[in-house]
Amino acid sequence: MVHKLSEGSLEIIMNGGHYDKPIMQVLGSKKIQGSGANERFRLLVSDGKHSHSFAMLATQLNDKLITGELSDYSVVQIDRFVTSLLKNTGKGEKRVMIILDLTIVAPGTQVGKKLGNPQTWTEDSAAAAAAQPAMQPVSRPNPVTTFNIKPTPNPALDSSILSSQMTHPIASLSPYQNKWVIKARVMSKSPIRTWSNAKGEGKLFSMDLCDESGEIRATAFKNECDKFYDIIQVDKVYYISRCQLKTANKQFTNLKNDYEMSFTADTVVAECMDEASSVPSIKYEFVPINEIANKSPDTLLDIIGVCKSVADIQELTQRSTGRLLKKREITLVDSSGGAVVLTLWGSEAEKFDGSTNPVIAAKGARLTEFNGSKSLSCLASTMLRLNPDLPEAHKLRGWYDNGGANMDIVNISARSGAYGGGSNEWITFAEAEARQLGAGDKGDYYSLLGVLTFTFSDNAVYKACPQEQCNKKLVDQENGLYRCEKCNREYPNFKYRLLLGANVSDPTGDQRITAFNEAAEAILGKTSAEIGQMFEYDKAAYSQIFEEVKFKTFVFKFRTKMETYSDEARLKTTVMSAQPVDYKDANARLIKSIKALSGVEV
DNA sequence: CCCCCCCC
Repeated sequence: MVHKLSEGSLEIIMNGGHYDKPIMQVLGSKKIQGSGANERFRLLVSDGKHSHSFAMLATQLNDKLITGELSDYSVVQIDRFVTSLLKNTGKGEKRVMIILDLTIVAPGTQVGKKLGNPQTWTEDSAAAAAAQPAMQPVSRPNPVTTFNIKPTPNPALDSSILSSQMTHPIASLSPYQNKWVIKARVMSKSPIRTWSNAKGEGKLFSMDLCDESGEIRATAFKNECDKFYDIIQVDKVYYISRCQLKTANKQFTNLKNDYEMSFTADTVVAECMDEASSVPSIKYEFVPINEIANKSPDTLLDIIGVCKSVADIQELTQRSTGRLLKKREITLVDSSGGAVVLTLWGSEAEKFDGSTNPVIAAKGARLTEFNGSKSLSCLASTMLRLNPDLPEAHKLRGWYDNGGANMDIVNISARSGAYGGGSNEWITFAEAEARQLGAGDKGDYYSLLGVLTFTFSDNAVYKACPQEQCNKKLVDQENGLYRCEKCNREYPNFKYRLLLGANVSDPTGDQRITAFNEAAEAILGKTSAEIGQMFEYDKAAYSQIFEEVKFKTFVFKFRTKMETYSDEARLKTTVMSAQPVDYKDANARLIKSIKALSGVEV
């Protein structure tokens, strides 16, 4: 099969002209910056006559490269692109082409070779061509003259320039180039926040902007905060110019951009009244709910689902500041068969109404893991939309209202349910062994009704670092001070903590277990402080505690994981919680399992 | 120049 490239199209494009849907060949690709969600790739493309390596792939097309779909020698139709003039230090200016959309006409594996004999395109070759017009057969009007308008050295950025067509794609912004105008839609805007720290104080608000090439966060501080807060409105489109670009701290945003920008005293903003529809609204990369369990904790995810259930508001006290917090957990489902809990905070929690089972889209929700189950939590920066006008949302609505509501779902946020989806099912040690729980990398969680057959009272209580999050065992300096190796400092005080080793048996087997502070307190029925006092002043009472608890029955929740100690692999099983038996519940479980085993109604 | 984002 012969593939025809759009010979000469590159020259037109690189001179600032337009060429409709050129066919080009990809000759190579190179990662130029970032990693993960912030990767950006440069392509070496050829139109058969020229080749050049200043084509950038818009980030939403990265997958085509990463998956290998867009391999070298692929012939592609470039459906949409924009170009941007970059002012370089020293070497004048360079135009880059940003590919926004492409269709693979023939995969590289099929083409297998370079087509034609393309010469490297340079600004010089363009100049040479312009100097020798007689050598160039002019078969069509040269669009260069109409488009290749060089920005004036010092453009007065009045509204006429702001509203001109000469806008730059967000993807092309960098700290190395400061003459630009973007035309961007405001995806979200934060409330005004004040801060006060060692470096000073102030106020700010931030907004997330997007155009078809990409997205970027912008922040307005102090004067600019006051000046622009009311002007900037979510979902509107603005021309924005003269902001300061700097490297983004990816810890705090999941926008696909290596940079973020700050408004300055020179920043110009003008609302765009026309063509607003050509600027896309929020870009999502939705993760199907059943795939959330495979993602790492503390990452930011985009998710869409139908709100299947809503819990009551809960009030709690933030441990570090004593602040009163309000939260609400809502459960989202999608057609993947998964369910996940999304936690809303503050006023978002208070005003939330899930009574109509709305579709919820969240951009940048934080994945958290607690006791082995994963859930999502909204941050201040999370963009939450109810019943958004998105294809995915309409699809979900249709699915949910036509049977999806009754579909069997696996709730990945169920507590202690890492196996088989059963949330609080009790299993036996024999079953835990048969299922090879603990063999994986991540550890497994299960519940079991068991008897405490032995407790190790030696070293069960220790003097721990008084710091809130530390808990490291202190070294007694014998001078009234205690040293924490982790904090690398000495303290006059300490707190008692428990670390209880014990054996648990059930009718099918037994297991050596470890219970840390809170779980050990639940088992021993005393606080760590009380037990510490006994250890110090009343050894008999101390020993008695550990004797009394022997042969008590508990409902345990365990986490188990195979670990290797000096070449010997053995299960490390820790107690997540230990509760006294609720016999009504225990009987119901027993009856259920008798029915299941015998097939007989009891 | 912020960057806290909570709790079981």
